[in-house]
Amino acid sequence: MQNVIKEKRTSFHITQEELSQKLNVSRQTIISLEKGKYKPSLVLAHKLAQIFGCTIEDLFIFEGDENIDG
Amino acid sequence: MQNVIKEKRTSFHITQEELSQKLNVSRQTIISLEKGKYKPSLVLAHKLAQIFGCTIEDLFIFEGDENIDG
DNA sequence: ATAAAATGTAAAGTGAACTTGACATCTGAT
DNA sequence: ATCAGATGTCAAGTTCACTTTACATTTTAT
Repeated sequence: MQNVIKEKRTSFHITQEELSQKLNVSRQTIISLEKGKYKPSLVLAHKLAQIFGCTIEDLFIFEGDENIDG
Repeated sequence: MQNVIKEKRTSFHITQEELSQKLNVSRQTIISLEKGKYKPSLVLAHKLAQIFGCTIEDLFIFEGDENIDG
């Protein structure tokens, strides 16, 4: 799964620290997310979409067996 | 967090077992999801939205601290 | 050049998403 | 009434999302 979180964040001119505070998660969580180290929870994905004023599907790119067809 | 998975599933006239097979998860996962016992992963939420032809935000209702404002 | 801010890495711990399996109850058709 | 299919409960296990802390590197401004 890929995401465009870093692109969105920089386009909003906020730091990882600021983003982590808005989301009530650690900065490490933001770093790992942007690096694609793990997949966020549904709630975290929803909050990110709220902050960036877009849909969850705008932020994340699902691949392979993350889709129904496989 | 609430969801409308049971309503969507019954409107599509498929059983929990059939849905679980389409999603590659256990039937227990569907039961627990419909009962609101836990929050699905982002990937599972995405697959559900694909199956039902809607968005993730159509399926799930976020409340309280699951939103940015709190 | 240097200091500060921003970003990154590493590692160990916790909780919850999801699994498996066994058994109970409800519903509908015959 | 009964049998099968669908739905539900309970419990124990595994995996991974996310945390915390501490330290290293890169970027930016002066």
